[in-house]
Amino acid sequence: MGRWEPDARERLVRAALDLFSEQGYENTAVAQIAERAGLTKSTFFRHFRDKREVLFGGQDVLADLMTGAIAAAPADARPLEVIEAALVATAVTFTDERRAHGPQRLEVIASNDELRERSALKMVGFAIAMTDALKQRGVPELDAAVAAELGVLAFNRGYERWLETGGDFVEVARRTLGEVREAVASLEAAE
Amino acid sequence: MGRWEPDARERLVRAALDLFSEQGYENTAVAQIAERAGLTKSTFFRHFRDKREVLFGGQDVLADLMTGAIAAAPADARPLEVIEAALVATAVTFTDERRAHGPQRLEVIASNDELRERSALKMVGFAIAMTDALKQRGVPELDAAVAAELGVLAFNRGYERWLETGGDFVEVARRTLGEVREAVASLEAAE
DNA sequence: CAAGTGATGGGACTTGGTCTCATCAACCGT
DNA sequence: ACGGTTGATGAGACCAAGTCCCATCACTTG
Repeated sequence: MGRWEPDARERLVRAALDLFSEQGYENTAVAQIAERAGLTKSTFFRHFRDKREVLFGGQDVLADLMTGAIAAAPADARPLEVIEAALVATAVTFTDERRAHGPQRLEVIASNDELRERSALKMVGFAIAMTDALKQRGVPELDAAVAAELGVLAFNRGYERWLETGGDFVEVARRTLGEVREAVASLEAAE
Repeated sequence: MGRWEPDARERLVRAALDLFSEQGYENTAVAQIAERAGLTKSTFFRHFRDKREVLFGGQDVLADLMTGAIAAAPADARPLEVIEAALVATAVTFTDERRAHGPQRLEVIASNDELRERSALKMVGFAIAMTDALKQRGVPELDAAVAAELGVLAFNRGYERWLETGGDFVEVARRTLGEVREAVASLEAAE
């Protein structure tokens, strides 16, 4: 096995995902992941900040897509319409290939506290990114924070639903955010 | 220094907080914290699950207070009124002593990713706890999730404000949640 | 063909975290 | 007063995560 096999990063992700599924996250050593990928521990840490991150690659791209869409939204769009644009903008990353590993990945994350921790931080990162991007548009601080938080909620639920049902993520995200908005309205509706 | 000095746990917290402030979280070894507290590494890990947890003790109590208050709220209370009761119920833990270390603690947490990660997970824990407690009351799943998320947002902002201004946490929490509700309303208001 | 570049291998090292066993103070019943 | 029990601690071995530094090798470029 030569040194220059391509796609080292993807091989590491696959090996990690499979090993985590087979024997659990804690029972899998980084050296073992690297070995299955035909690499070494050193190389693993060159590609990923830490053991957790192998399951969260590409999330920075998502935040960039969100903030980009928020900045690019029409000037007269209301906050939750801007949020919708942000969610829609992430759709390009929701490929069939991603959907294939999705459930396995979610299951692994759910099974371990360290991973749920990292996941939670990623979501907070999304919320902060969207809040800042909304503030940039002149949306009041608290309004921005509330809208961003609702957006993250819709994003998560939309993602799970998309994994279950498939189809176009744009549709799923729009529908999910719509339901969140309805829920918000029902909270403040009279008895 | 005898074995039975009291308050081992509190001494560890203090030592950790001070050392983290003095030299940073990453540059402080658990052994060093234990040493300053007149204890050993073994004892540290007997009191705290891991190095991070020394800054998050007592958060389980908060979740219990929240869920208890939600379960005990009047049957005809609307979701966000129930959430208000949950936040108010946590006020008993917001003592002067807690307020004294608060800013130092927040600063340390903000300075390190591992700690922000743990903090994020705690907040998710609150959200899940409140969501479940609301569902228990018959609140629809999504409504419960939205209300809980808004509750966590208000809780965080209220906590920060309470650290700045002091006073009764009950007042601060009520006011902050009220502002969040106004922000929600303004999001759906016509242009 | 020689020099350079970039990804990899390898191994030493620190530290978080687990585990096991010994120790010792306080308590309790007789 | 005495011996046994309990519970918190100390001590040290041990494993894995993560860092660092340097050697190595494939591929590229002049």
